[in-house]
Amino acid sequence: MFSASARTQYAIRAMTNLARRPNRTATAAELARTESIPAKYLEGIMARLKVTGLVESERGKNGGYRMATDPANISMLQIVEAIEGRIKPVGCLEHEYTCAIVDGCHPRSFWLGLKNTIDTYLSEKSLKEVSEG
Amino acid sequence: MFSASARTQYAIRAMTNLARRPNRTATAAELARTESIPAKYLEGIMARLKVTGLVESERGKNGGYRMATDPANISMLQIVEAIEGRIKPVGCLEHEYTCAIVDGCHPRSFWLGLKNTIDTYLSEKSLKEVSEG
DNA sequence: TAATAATCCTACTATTCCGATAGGAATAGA
DNA sequence: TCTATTCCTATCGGAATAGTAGGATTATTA
Ligand code: FES
Ligand code: FES
Repeated sequence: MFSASARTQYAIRAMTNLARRPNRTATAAELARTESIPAKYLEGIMARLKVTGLVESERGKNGGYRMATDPANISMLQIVEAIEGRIKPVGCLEHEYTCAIVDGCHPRSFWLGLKNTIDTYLSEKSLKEVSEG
Repeated sequence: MFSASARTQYAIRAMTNLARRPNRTATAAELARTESIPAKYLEGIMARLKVTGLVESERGKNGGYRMATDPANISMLQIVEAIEGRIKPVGCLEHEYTCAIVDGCHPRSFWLGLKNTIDTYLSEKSLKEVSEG
């Protein structure tokens, strides 16, 4: 429970690495090598980071990825949500507004409080901080 | 990511229900019915809650489960850990002290901070609060 | 224009985990 | 002895995860 998937850990390692290369592009293969991530697997992760606008890419020779914006303006929550975008139906924690047994469910506010606590932590941490940590 | 397993949600619902029955025992079947939990599945959950000392049990006719201690003295962290006791090897978040690439891993303190944030929230919430929520 | 190096795309596999069920053994009360 | 309960072990199907394979597209460069 509350464990980060390998995919999310990889995404964060790749982003922190990229954030330390201002304005420079790095290939997926290079990021994979320096962060010990399976190269082919990372390709799919970078794709997700791109569609959410966190990174930009250049195809062809000398291509690669670069930050789309200042790491100081990217929150860790944005990265996590870029990767774990899918919403799983696990009751209290997921369905914020509607739920089958909402009326008789005492723990509901507990779950919402937990979700809020996590979201707050993640949204207050910038990629810049983490990449320098 | 950060989603609570059904097992954990069931455990918490069962515990909050039990906490509202001071000194009384309830059978697993009864808890299952009033909380819409698969009966046989709940049996296994109650077993885990027992070995960690959160509930006591009585076998045989008129048996059942009862709180082992005052709900005000049980933290939600205790319940969560009773269920999710197994430690999965997912790097930064799990291995608190030893990790393969600890030296070069910038996100490490980020992960530890997140874990600490969650643990703090859970340990400061008592079962009593949640069962009344 | 041909070779090369990169992103991008689609599909597949293998394994693990999860939620749930089945069937019964041990135990205690009536 | 009957019944109601906890307790134990085994199994199953489905979903998600981590990772691989193979190539199509695109841009640079010689
Ligand atoms: S099960 Fe829906 S709010 Fe708790
Ligand atoms: S991978 Fe181990 S501390 Fe980050």
